[in-house]
Amino acid sequence: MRYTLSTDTLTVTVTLDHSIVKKVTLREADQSVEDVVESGVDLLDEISAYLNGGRVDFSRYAVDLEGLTDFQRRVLGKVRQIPYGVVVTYGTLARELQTSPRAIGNALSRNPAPIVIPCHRVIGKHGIGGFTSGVAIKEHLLQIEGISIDPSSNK
DNA sequence: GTTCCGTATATAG
DNA sequence: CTATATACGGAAC
Repeated sequence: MRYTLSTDTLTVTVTLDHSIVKKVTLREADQSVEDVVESGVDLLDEISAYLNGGRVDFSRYAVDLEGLTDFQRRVLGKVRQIPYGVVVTYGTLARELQTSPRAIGNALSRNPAPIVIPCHRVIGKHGIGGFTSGVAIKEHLLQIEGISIDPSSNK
């Protein structure tokens, strides 16, 4: 089943297969439509709470990692352990997993479920780093968690 | 501040 | 297998 949820700045689409999270996509909200949140689905309610500033932990939700490599799963698994409001750098994760910072970014770009797997908490040593659905959204998510990135954002 | 390599992983040819 | 592309980092200008 597919659900959509919007705030004033962000639109989130979640695809569920029973209780397994298949996919989460993010886009900047088109000011035209405000979708009504269909309640009764735990994950949607929690995402909604999260977007409104709630300190939500999504690590209990199962995400379908079918089609991803073992390496990508290891990286995403590590990212799921990053607590709310905390950021780590690509380089730090790379050291922990005995790989290179670029390989970390590479793996994160395949994250099928942003927010649920909080890849926005991984940033560069010098700047905010990248984000598949747009760095602006990454910034927004971090801001929700009370994190502001240094003005020195290199690209 | 820039530019240029080294690095690990993924993908295309 | 070789070449190319990265959501990086660090060294060198």
